Amino acid sequence: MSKKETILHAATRLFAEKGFKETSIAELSKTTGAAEGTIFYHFKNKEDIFLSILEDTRKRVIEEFDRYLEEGEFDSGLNMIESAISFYFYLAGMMEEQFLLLHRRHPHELAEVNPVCREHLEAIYNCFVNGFEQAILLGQKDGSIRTMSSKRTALIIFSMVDGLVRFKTYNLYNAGALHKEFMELCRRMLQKKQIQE
Amino acid sequence: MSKKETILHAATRLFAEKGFKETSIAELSKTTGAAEGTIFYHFKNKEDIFLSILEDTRKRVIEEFDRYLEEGEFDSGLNMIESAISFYFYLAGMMEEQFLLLHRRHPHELAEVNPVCREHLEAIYNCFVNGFEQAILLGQKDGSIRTMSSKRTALIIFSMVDGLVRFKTYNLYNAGALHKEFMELCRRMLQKKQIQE
DNA sequence: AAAAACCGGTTGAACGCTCAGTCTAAAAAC
DNA sequence: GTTTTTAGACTGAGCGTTCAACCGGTTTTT
Repeated sequence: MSKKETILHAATRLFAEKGFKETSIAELSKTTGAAEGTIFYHFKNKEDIFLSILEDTRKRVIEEFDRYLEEGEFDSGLNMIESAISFYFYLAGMMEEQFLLLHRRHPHELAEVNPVCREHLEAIYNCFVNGFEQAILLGQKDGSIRTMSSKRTALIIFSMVDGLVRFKTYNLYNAGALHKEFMELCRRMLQKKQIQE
Repeated sequence: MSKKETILHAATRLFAEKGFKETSIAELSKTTGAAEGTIFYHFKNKEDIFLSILEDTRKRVIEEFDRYLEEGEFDSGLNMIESAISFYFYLAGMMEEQFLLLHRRHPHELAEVNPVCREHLEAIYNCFVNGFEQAILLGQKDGSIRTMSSKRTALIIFSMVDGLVRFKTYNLYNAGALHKEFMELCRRMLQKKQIQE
């Protein structure tokens, strides 16, 4: 692994766990073994490191999502959105540090003044929201999902799923054990044919 | 309003909008008109200001929630949880700055090392989660809500509702218009008698 | 009644420290 | 021989916190 990559990896972890402002270049230098000068040789400033991380995250998320779409076999739209939700949970576990970073306020605040940052964030979020929407549209076509605004429902689903992941990272409660129930509740609110009890 | 209250109000806004670390005492001094020394006369340090805000927030949330419970009339558990969710949205609007603050990572990180902070946070969250759970239990008794783990469902509902509020504050999408659909989806996933379509 | 002591609140300059970023000259890696 | 990396000294700004002094009003002493 090149020195630049080493710096990027360590920065991802530090920014995710401690925050952007709370991580100093001196600390980044110490944990990577790279001199401070080396860091500024590869990146023009601290913010540039952050944007590079975001760019990598974006690439990785889209890459993983595309692979998921290729590999997956879905027998209905409802089935597809369920697996899309599961995939989100899976990815949040696989890319824990990056998701931690995305759940911080800093990227969203930066996005308000930095178009590059904004573009990365939107690309990442759109990836999931569009994925959810496609599944809903498919489900409405094949009759597994009831009729409603696909766009708005996709947004709500996304906010729900993301809310649960966030809930888990803040771990005030043990939210890890809620996955199964959560999926069941999602199914109920989406499906057309309802089980009469 | 006393100088101490002025400081507390301004700090709430600044900590919420800019973050704890990103807000300097100098800025707090300038916006309140209080000298820096005055701030440290009333609070022993910066963290003490933060904890005071959290204490006030806790009191206010519990006070408002109690009033809501007293004033409300609910004809079923399902009806009660719907109004509890609405109440959460209402309060998030009324106490926008405090909710913004609670949605930051800082209070949760502080809670991990500071028991006082932790206690405030838990009291605030328990207030809502317990409220949701009571409604679910009532609904299961009166037959409006289907049988499932009341505790876990309450947690999921909370993470969902909170996720939507958070989504709104980050405003990547226009999440304000999702309230109606969100309520409809919640009803569907909770209710016992289902509409056959 | 005048003077002195006392009080909570307030002031802003000053202190010690950390930080992002710069710079240099030399060494190592390719 | 060009690119990358090193160690560290340095700058200038910003930070939280401290502190002696000050203010206006009340109480105590003379």
